[in-house]
Amino acid sequence: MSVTIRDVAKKANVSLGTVSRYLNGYKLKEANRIRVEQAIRELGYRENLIAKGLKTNRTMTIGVVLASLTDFFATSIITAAENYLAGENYSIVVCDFNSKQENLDQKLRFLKDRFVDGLILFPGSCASSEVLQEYMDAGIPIVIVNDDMPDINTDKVTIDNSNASFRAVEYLIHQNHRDIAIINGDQNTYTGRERYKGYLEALQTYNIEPREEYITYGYFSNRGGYEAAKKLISLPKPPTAIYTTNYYMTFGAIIALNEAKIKVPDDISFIGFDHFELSDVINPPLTVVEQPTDRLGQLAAKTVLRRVKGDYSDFPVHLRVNTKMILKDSVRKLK
Amino acid sequence: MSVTIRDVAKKANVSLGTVSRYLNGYKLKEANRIRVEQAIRELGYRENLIAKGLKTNRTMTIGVVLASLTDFFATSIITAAENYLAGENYSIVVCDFNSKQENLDQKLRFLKDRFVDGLILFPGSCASSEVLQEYMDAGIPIVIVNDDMPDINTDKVTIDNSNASFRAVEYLIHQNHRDIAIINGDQNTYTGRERYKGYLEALQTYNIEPREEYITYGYFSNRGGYEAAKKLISLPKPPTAIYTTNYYMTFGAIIALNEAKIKVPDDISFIGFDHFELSDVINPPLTVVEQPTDRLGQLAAKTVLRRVKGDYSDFPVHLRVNTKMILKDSVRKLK
DNA sequence: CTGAAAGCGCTTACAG
DNA sequence: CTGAAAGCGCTTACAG
Repeated sequence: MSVTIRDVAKKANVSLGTVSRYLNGYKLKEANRIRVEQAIRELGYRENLIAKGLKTNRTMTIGVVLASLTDFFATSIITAAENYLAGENYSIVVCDFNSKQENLDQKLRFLKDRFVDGLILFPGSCASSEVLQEYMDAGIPIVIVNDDMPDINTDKVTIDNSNASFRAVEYLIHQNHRDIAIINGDQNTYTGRERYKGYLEALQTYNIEPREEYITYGYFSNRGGYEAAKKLISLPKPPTAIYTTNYYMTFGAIIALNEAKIKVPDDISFIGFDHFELSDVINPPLTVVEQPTDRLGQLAAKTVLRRVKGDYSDFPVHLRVNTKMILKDSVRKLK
Repeated sequence: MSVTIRDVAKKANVSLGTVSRYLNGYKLKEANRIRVEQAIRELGYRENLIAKGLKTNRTMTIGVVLASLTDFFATSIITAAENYLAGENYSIVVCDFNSKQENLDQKLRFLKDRFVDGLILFPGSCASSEVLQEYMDAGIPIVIVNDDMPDINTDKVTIDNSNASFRAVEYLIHQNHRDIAIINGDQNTYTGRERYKGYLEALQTYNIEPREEYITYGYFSNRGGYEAAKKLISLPKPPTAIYTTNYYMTFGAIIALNEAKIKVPDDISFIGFDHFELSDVINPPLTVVEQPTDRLGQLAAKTVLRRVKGDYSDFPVHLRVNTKMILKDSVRKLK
């Protein structure tokens, strides 16, 4: 329908192989180059990636698979990945598997049938899939974001989950808190377990006995964070500080505290997780652990592209990006 | 690399045209059909959509372009669209243009170069793009979600924006409220203007003079909603009810009320916009206008696919989906 | 209903 | 450095 390499060749008086070579960065004789460039310009030629893909087995496409497209954290990362990839002329094909294992398998196959050149996977609470092995066998690189999936030997990009918790709790300890509660995520997930682990390690390092009633579970949801915080503040001996381990639970917990008219940090100190617009709207602004979503997204994209291009030098690599604590006013120093 | 139609043909002892026809739903002689089916099964043949696309000019791909991938409302809709499309064997290629006009143009061109079969566009506050005309000229259908874009003659899917506001405000009026404030979105956007319009119309219909100080702007953001609510409650004569016009402003406003220890609905009544998990966590649960994101997503997907398949019978159509009010406990009936 | 053949828009050894 | 040609995996008139 539109203008092809053949039209360009004719106009430039060269063979279509020559045009193709020009397009792929080979050197042409000066005179030819000029004529080809001119023909391309005059005809408004645009490459047909589909046709190219048929020969090269490249679709210039990266699959992105995640549990839920409405997850703020994941979409923040995907935004950064998409931008990086678009700059490299790769597009992303996105599939949401609604946190269901059978959907995950199906969507992975769906993408494989579309010949994605690589895969960025947010497994969430889902286990590995046999389809992933098919990817590996087919030489399609996979980068897993924020999960471990021990049974699949591939690249991973995560934050320093356990260390992030360690440092947040340590900070509270340095402010002389001893009664520190945690609102945990789902322990079926890697991040849930790791963030809990860092909490325990910090307490242990400072010789603080963990108290069972301070260890609560909000399952990474708003409602869960809300319920957990309510439970904590109604304890006979409530904690002096609460540490929440993701965005959604942070806001659920804050709403619970607000409702109960518990003042932060006067009555209770608070460290949240993830730094987004709302963190600064809340009064007082929250001290939080910030995840570098931009870097995570870029790293995931860069890594998958390196593999696509055949660079397996450091395979498999686990890239662990440090979180940053943003100190605001939600933690009080105890005497 | 993998098994092709040719392998199947050889195994089934038919020509590859026959296999192709079988794959495309043509009738074969019984005996041939059986042998082809068996060969496909035994070889584990899978269609090569790329090769197919080269001939048919179909990529089985729908472009999705939006201002921000972290927008909860948009991603809720996209989730529904993606699921519907995947069921029809279409995948979505997603581009985020970060609310910047120049990025919009670029991403639209990017997708066009990838031969998307159709486009679902969330323009946000961005104006039309000349690239859209190129889509139209190329016969690539466009469905615009929640915007009008008067200068581009294509299908649109929106909610009943102004009517949604009308009914929310009417409800407050029926509860004997007269001093009703609105926290408006960005008036550069279609939804912002429409939702404001419905507010004014409701007041007018019930002969209530709008009061300038009750008309505030939160620009669709958390922080904006927070600031606007703070302003409203510090008015010499605060409103008896507040109506917010999107999700983010709703939560910003609630946080402001909580902080100021203003009780909902005792001190002030409240109607929010969008029904998501947090709406029920908040105490009291909020009365809200719920947008049918699932239906919007499905409708957008169905409409674009109908066009892709050549059904332009009702073109251009503006599908307006009704919102539903969810009555909870955040509105008090005045005497 | 089916086979043989041309062709979709490219890439890439091969030979010069 | 370049042309001619084969081929990537399909579809689809054409003729039978």
